[in-house]
Amino acid sequence: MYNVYEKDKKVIVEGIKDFNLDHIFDCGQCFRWIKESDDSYTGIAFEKTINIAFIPDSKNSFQGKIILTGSNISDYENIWKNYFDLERDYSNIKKAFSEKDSTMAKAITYGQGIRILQQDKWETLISFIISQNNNIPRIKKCIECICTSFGKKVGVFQGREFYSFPSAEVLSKLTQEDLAHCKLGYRSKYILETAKIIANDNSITLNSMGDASKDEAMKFLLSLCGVGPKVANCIMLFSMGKYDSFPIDVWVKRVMNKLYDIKEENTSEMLKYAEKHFGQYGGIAQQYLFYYIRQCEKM
DNA sequence: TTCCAGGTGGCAT
DNA sequence: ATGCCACATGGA
Repeated sequence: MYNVYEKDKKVIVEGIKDFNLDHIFDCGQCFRWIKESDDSYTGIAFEKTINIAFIPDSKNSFQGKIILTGSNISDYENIWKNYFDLERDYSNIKKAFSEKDSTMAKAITYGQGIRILQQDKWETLISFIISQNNNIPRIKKCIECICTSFGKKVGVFQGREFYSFPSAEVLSKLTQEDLAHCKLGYRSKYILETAKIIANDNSITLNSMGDASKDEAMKFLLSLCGVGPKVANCIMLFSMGKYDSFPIDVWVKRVMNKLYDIKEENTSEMLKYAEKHFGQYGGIAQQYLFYYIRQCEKM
């Protein structure tokens, strides 16, 4: 499918389509990637630090090649190929949405290069517990504080140190005082309680949820402290490959009211709409909508 | 000063 | 099952 090769500690992947780093990293699904002055991004996932650059073709700015600096073929195959969801054909998904729904077609033009990342389940769980009633810049600060305080130093890139997200075992042994300087507010209690549950069975149940049905995963996630329907859907979408998950937050309420004239408080109607019109890829549709409304706010 | 942010837990109906 | 409200924190 792709032409992949390794050269000077870089992995180059040619033949990429439907890809844009700003769309991917700025659509609210992840919190730890940093944009460099050359428009590449540096980040850490699954305890590996890399820099990723995208070189578009001259014809189409969403097609081109990826350059992974600080990586190798084996990590590409085991981690990054899935992390960036490179095996999925987003052209077909976008085409199907656009043909059925001219409103969605417009939203898609803003976020054409979005890809749903497959992130670490545990990190995603805690990250989205932190996200509740919070804003994205502050969520990023909270997560970074947890990593630098309790994670392992994994790598250095251009003088910046990168720390891993600490395991459930590590967090489960902390107290609220240990976490106080991360300014998690009332969420620190939720995090410690959830960490104890997850660490208690060595993350076995959480990790098995990737293969479980959406209903089963939802039921387990809702049993955790600090996880409600919105957070559970984010975890299923951004770390478990359950693409029909449809997280509804204040922004999605806003955009669905604006574009589809559904009352902001009527989330059940929004879910119904998503299921009917976007089906198995509802979560991807949701990301186009989320990115679209937030871009509109900025303009 | 008040309002808001990728909401949820707890409690009262 | 549904409706309220408190909850920490910092930026606008």
